[in-house]
Amino acid sequence: MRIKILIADDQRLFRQGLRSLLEQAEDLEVVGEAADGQDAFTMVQKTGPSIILMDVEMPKLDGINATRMILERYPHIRVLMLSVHNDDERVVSAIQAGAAGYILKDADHNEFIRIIRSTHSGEPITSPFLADLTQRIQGRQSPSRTDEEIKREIRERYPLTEREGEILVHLLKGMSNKEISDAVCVSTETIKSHLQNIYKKLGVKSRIEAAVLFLKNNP
Amino acid sequence: MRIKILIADDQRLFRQGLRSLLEQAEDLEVVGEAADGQDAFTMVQKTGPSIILMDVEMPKLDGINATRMILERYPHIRVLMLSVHNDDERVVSAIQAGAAGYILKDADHNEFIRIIRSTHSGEPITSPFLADLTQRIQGRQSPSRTDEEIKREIRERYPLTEREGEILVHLLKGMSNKEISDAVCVSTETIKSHLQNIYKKLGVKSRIEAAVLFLKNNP
DNA sequence: AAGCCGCTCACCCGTTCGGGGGATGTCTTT
DNA sequence: AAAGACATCCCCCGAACGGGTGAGCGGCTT
Repeated sequence: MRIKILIADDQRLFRQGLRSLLEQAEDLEVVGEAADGQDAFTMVQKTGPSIILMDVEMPKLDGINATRMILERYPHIRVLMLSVHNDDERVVSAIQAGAAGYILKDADHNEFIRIIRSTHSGEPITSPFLADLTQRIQGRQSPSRTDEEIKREIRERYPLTEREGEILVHLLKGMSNKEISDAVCVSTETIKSHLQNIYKKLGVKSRIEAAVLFLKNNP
Repeated sequence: MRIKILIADDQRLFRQGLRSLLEQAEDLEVVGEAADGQDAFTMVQKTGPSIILMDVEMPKLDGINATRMILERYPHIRVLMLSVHNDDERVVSAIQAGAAGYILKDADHNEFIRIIRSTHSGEPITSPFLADLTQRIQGRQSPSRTDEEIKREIRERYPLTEREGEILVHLLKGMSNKEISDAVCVSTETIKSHLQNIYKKLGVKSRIEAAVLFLKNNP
């Protein structure tokens, strides 16, 4: 299985040059190109890459924000930021956005491919001088609570039954009744019943009000 | 205009005694009674009191959590907690939940009515020894950002237009398309159009997914 | 002048959601 | 044994929502 790569850069020539460069390596596969950040975001959904080479400077949506948006939804993807400038502030922003590395565009292509491979195999970060920074960033990341923890917190704050709490957890992920019913293996009618009770207990009129009520009071 | 009061206590006799006591004062009006916390919550919606006398010890949903739930949705209501115990921990919990005061059940009824009046007229807190605690609690309350601030933050993080950001702000309050269209004075069809664009840009399929995406990354 | 973008609105269509009612079975509490 | 809470499921209905398409208009850029 080759490493699936998405290239995001506003210069067509750079993209194509990079593509031909990378495809000389048998274990690399360029599955798509994007001309701007917004484009990159949609291409991720279509092509499902495991590595994204993302230019920092792009129209519409810059590489930093595109990276953040993509990682919000696909945390498993590793993003390597590319730039012509070695701007400290931007490097920090890139790491904060969750990038796996920051590479200058005048890097040697062999070194470049090596970085891609090591990033894909799980190397923590490609810039040695960023080690401590990464540590600090990761340190202040939210602990990403489990469903069980969230459910416990819900049932602490609201008089919900076991099942109702479980269903509210799923609702808080943005799931539809159908998706929830599949997840907990009951009929959608049952989900509807539980939701009716939840709405009454919480004093809300819709799923989105319930979600807002809980999330706005929970970091 | 008399002060509208809701009494929440699980003992019917206590409620009725308190009611007759309070209604001897011409400026007080008991608009409802509730037998438990859940009941109190629903009665608030029905009767719209400005003061709630809330017993701490109640079945189903205790007074602390009922207070928190009610104040989440009706921050203008002032809740006076009643209890037979002068338990420090519970007093703190009550204040944290947002109660305006904590009164022991063996208080003198004249003093009691005086407290109700002064609470209604906006006195900060009825227990002098709680002044600093209240300060601290209020100090760590979320600053309650304005719509404009939230919109700015949204547009920093996502490539949305002015209008789209504005609409997303309303969506994040749990408003329906109709409510949003009324708020910004355009057709619901226009709101739908904007939402379609927002969904595409954020890569989500529904309003609730959009809300969750934003709120889960925002304290 | 032509083109793009943002904002507006409309129509149609299928799905989902919320609200109401009722029904069953289990388990615990009284 | 009776009562209540809980979980499950069903039916019906109207409203809301999401998806697609199209279209007009003002402003800005080229």
